[in-house]
Amino acid sequence: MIDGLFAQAAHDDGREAFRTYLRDHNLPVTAQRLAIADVILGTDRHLSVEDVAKQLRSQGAAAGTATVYRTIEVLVRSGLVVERDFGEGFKRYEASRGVPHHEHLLCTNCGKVTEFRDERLERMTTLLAETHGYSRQRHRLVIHGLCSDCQRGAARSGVR
Amino acid sequence: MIDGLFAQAAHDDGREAFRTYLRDHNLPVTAQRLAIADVILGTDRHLSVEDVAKQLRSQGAAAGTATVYRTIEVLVRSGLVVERDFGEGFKRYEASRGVPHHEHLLCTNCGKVTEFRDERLERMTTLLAETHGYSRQRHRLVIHGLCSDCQRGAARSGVR
DNA sequence: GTAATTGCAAATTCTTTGCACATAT
DNA sequence: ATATGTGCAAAGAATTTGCAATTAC
Repeated sequence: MIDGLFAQAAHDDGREAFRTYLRDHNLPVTAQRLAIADVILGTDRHLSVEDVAKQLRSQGAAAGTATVYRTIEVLVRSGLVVERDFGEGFKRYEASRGVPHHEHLLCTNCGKVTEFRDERLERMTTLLAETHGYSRQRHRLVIHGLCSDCQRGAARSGVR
Repeated sequence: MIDGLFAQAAHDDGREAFRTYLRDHNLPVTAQRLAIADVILGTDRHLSVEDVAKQLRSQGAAAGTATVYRTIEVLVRSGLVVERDFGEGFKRYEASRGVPHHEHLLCTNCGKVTEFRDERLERMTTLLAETHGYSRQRHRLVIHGLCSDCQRGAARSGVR
């Protein structure tokens, strides 16, 4: 991950930021919305909707699937959460933590996700786009490979 | 695209290569398989399953959806076709034409796809993976932006 | 009180699968 | 002949939507 401490700090006001966002947009602050925001903003992992629902259940704060989807939509619109698609057939959601754009490494064995940032890459993609007549808006890079644990042979199935 | 002429040449033996692949694997050569292969191997576009089906219909050579999916699976296994996921909610398929790994530019307005190759990027991703303890297997880069046509304002909806 | 949210179930979209019938070798 | 493919329709998985009951403000 990029900055664990920052992530923690972001969590604590993440909830506040979301309350503020909801008020500013005249959207009701409901228990479900806060619980869902807590789950996503409180981790630096990249959660699927299923992951979020599971987490909620284990906290005794379950919310209907539709509500999870709808709340995530609000969180993404608020800018507090970013949607990711690693080509797994479903989306993942990540707290943005005010952290700027970054890339992802995805372990093909255990599914672990590691983030990193690289300025050169930013510049390069802008340049590459221009070279081909495009004006760059954003880019997505995912490097697939084996994480250090999985290289050591032990094919455990881990958490993302 | 990377090499239009090469793409054309690849098309003509693409069909032959697929026949050979089928024979070598004791798989029946059917009219549907050849028609589907023709559609995908005969273009340098990145087709969705829907695109393939539509194209078949317009040729009066329609095949059932299941057959399209199953044939594409064979084409991918044969190495003649590569599966792509640009995060649109469905997959696209591209003739591999013997062309090595390359990146994609995707126009966010008209959906046009442009390919390009960049050696530095290859090396960079390997290095970046290593830096974070991963052994790189492959990577996916998609740059989203506006193609030259769409930058000129005319928001036509084009073909991929 | 009233407008917005919630949750359930039905609907959608992409893809896969089961099975009777058709076809390649 | 016989194994394999084909097409249809049903099944699945992720996500969206309609609507009556519920809750925030």
